[in-house]
Amino acid sequence: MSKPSSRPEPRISRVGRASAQEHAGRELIEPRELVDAPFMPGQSPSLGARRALLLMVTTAAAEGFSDKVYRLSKRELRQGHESNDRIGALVDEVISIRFQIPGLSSRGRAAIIKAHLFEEITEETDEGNSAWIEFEFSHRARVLFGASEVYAVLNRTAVLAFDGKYAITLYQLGCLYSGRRDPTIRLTVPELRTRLGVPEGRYSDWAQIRRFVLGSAKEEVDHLAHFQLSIREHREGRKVVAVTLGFWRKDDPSIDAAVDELDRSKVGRKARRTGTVKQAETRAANIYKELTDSLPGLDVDKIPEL
DNA sequence: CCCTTAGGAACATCCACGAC
DNA sequence: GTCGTGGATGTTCCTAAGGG
Repeated sequence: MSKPSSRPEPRISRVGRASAQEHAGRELIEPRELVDAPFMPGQSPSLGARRALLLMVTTAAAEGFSDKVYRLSKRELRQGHESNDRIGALVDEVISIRFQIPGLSSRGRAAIIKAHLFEEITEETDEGNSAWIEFEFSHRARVLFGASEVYAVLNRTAVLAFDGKYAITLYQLGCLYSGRRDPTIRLTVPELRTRLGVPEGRYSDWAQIRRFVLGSAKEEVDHLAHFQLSIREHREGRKVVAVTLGFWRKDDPSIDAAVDELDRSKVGRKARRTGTVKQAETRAANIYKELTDSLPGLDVDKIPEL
């Protein structure tokens, strides 16, 4: 890694521990194994819990997930909110997070490993700014994440800027995949649901997932991240059975625009985002008009969609 | 700590497409 | 044609999150 610049560097680091220390402060890091781990069935942590988890993981990653008690001040954890009134609920949520990964049993057979992320979380009852929470990762988490060689590097400001829990999770995936030669990942719809932590029974049909999960998350990610999200649907008949997500690195001016947006106030961000969308729609409408005006015989409906 | 509000979630309706 | 399935879109209600 060279000197820090105003623009984010490529998001992959192969030197986990050193990198964690180097990036401490402006960036958050997360071991690949955790980014890639699907949520357990029924688990769908809130936006606040997902952010808190990242802060906690970064803290431990800086020390290679060694066996010790880590701590964060409540002030850091509450993420700008001027009171500690929701820290208790946040801790409840975070400590219940579990993960599952493929692995081996003690006699070497293929197995699914399910484990708690945290051994223990201690919350000081003091309400002042100096109060902290202490946390220990579970043995399984330490062994797995401590051995990780690939870390996703996330922009701390971006993580704190996202408004949607699915956006933040897609951003994590994107930070891991966007630096790869093939920055795409194909997931069946059920896989997509567990990856993003969509609760079972919610968003029963694809239209709802696209609208409330992918659609709104894509808007946010495209606006704030250093990569652009593409979504390709795969159908069997009319039914959408799988999607290919692509995390394409933006060109430099677009990355600068995203970084600039992170520097601006959160207030009005959505308006700026939808404003951009409106401009794009106007442009698309103009192109459409030019096309149909200049080629009167053209049947636009016969042109396949890109 | 409390108030406000954006947006999440549920529900309803309509539309498109394919099988028959 | 009609029937069933799946997708698109609009409406309403409520809650979580942000801000004073």
